Amino acid sequence: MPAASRRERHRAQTTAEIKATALKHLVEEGAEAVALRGIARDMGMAPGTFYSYFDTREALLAALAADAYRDLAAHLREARESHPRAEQGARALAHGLAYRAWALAHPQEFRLLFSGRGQTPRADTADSTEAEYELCLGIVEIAATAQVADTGSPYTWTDFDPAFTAVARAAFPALTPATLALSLRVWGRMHGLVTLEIDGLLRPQIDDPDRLYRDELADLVRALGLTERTGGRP
Amino acid sequence: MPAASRRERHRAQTTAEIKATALKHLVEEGAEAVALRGIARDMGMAPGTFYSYFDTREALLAALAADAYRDLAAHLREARESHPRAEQGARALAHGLAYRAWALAHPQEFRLLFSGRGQTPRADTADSTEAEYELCLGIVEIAATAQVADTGSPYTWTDFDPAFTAVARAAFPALTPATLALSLRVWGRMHGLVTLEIDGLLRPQIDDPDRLYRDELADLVRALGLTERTGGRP
DNA sequence: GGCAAAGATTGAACAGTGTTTGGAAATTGA
DNA sequence: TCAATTTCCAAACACTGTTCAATCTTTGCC
Repeated sequence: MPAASRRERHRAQTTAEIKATALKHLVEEGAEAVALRGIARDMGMAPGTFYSYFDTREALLAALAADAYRDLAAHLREARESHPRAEQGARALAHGLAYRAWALAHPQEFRLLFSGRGQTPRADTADSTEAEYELCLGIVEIAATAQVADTGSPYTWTDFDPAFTAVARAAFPALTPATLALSLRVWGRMHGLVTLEIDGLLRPQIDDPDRLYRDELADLVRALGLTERTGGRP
Repeated sequence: MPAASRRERHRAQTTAEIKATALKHLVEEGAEAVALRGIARDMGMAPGTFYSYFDTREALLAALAADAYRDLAAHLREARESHPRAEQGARALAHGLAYRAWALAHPQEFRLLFSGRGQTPRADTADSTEAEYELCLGIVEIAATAQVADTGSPYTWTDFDPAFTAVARAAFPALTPATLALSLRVWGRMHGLVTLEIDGLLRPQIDDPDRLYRDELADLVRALGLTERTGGRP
């Protein structure tokens, strides 16, 4: 492969700088404060120059969201893999705790990913969906090892998005539609308390959401039939 | 009480008209499309006139949010009370289903209530917190009648907001800190899947979130020890 | 090296936005 | 009727995202 030309390198560098200053504004003042002109001002460039690098402000936010998605997925995978594959309860617990920990450490990015993204039908960047899939696959792994009786409704592969099921079945050959549905429910259960807390609806009423979330996670792991032997009982 | 003066009536009417057109813009195009000047244009008034009725745009959105909160709380209460007090499983199920149904019927209002409201420390209007309390109390009622062994962590009244616990204990004298914590967990469990769906993160992967949510609710009711006898088994 | 083509950058402009302000008009209580 | 309070308008200010023609800079090629 030929080395990138001078212009391409400069372009990549400027793109990175735009994303970096935009990210700074994002984490400090929220998504609404990510202003084109503010970024241009910080970088000492004319406002119009921005459009040589991103089609629109929304595209920049989508790029930031894709990065955040990747970062979150990496953190969750890291948390799971900090326990051996045999101890699935501990892996599930670590995943759940890492989900909240990342959200608390990056509240604005968490909001960018999960709040208000629904009205615009979400820019389907290739690597955006890729990161989204990896995040889902993490929960699929948890659900796949769960020991639960089939829960009520029967599911078929046709109930799910073909592209997603293809990726999921490739990663977990023994997967069934029921456990795929279960994985989405597990995600929802982890997401609920975390998003309530991030959106400020838990804190006013309870002082320590940490214990609340830990209780919920413990109940979840128990309900999934995953004995959590985090301690040293042999 | 003296009848409202002519001016007061006119003021109330104009305030209502502002809120009405703002609500129209909200449900049709989302919260970001609620523009002062657009409202003024629709009503045929100068932009500055708006500030005789609301201090700021944010105050208008807060008022809209308070109304939405009241509407949601009313719907949930109505759903619960459609079943006799003895059948707590059915009441819990109805509450959960109504939560999602309202969100699907009013997605923009749901987003206004629960998304992005966290960064600004929320305008604490008196009736806003009142409606918020009523919503919480509905879940407290569910948790209060649950038949579950105490879940792990011990809780004290000091773990919660005094104002909130006062209202909750007034409504349910036999309440314990543990069940108050449980009620927040129940809320989180209902909220998770619903907010994921509203934010468009469920739909791309599963076709019918309805069944998924029903399964989750059934599992929740079962876990709470509330036998759901919705059918006609005598 | 010189040169046309492509790309990056500029600064001004356009159409929006929320908000402030001074003064005119209207409504009020006395 | 009169003064005081409140509503309303029009214009302005300081922003925002986006577009556009005109420059300056780099690139590939002869």
